[in-house]
Amino acid sequence: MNSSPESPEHAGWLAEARLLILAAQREGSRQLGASLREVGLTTAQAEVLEVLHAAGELTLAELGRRLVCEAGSPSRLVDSLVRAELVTRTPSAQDRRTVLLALAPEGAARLARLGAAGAPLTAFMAERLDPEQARTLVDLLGRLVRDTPGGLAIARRAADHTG
Amino acid sequence: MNSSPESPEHAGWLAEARLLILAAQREGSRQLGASLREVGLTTAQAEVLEVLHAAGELTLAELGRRLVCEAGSPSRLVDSLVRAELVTRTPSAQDRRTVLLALAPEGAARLARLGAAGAPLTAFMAERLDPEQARTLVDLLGRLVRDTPGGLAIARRAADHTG
DNA sequence: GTGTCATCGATGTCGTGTCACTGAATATTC
DNA sequence: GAATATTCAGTGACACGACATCGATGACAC
Repeated sequence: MNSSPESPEHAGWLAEARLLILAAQREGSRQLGASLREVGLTTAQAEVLEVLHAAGELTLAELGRRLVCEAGSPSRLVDSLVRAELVTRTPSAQDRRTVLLALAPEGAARLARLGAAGAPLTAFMAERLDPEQARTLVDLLGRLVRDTPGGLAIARRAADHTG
Repeated sequence: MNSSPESPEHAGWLAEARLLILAAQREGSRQLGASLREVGLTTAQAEVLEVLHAAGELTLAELGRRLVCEAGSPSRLVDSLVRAELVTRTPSAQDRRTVLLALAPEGAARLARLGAAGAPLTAFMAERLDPEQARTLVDLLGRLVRDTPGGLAIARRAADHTG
């Protein structure tokens, strides 16, 4: 199946990489979560607002395919944003199975404060990785998640910006 | 505060790195979780068993300082393992605030099956990262989490093996 | 058209993960 | 040694995150 000889060192580094990925995700989530708490949002909620801002109107399933934070359909996550009046949810006329999600005015206003909330984490990362290291990290992680749900979600979001 | 000029490209790569770290963590967790389900364990439970195997007897707080998966004191996580009779929990005589945790015989037996459960994810990663890339990734992520709770946890676990 | 299948959004369930807090036990300071 | 501070394990509360399932709706083959 796999061509490589699978040296013990290779497996060991991969195992350590798995732990480090977990540690990095937790640390980033804690830091960003602390900043977002002052804005009244969770990291998952912030991701939804960012995606809706970049992509415009989306069905729930299309939103789900752009979210890294959740695999299934993010009904309950969106619920919390609709309840907070940051997102509007209207039934679609074309396909009565679907609902159309869009940023509410208050959601757009809240979004403006997200950039500032992300600054401390970006500064923290910038102290530890210079631009070339950041680019290398993006390349390596991109290989790791290519053609996985999360990797595809990031690709779709990139297409939202360029397209 | 920070010396770097903080170019927009740098910030952009760091933001993408954050998303990729999240995607990689989720994908790894899903794959490993699927394998572990057949063993009757969750990823967090497996991490506890591995730490207890490497470190021997630990108090709850010492265990928590070696876990990447949880920041606080993992009382409830350990509860599930004690209920499954994979871990023993006995009050300490020296310090009556603490409890001493150790692998139960069944926990050691279950641990033997964890290596096989991790193989599919390791193979998946090995297809995407060669040894040098894996080492580079470990180095970059190590910089990112140095002196954070998760990074310190990984360092303590490494010391358990060498010491 | 009709039967079959796929997709949609919602929901139930379970296991975390984080924070805040509690009461007990121990360290520390003076 | 007494007052204070710290550490420990546990718990309540809340929001995920993953999986399974459901009923409704649409797509498709024939």
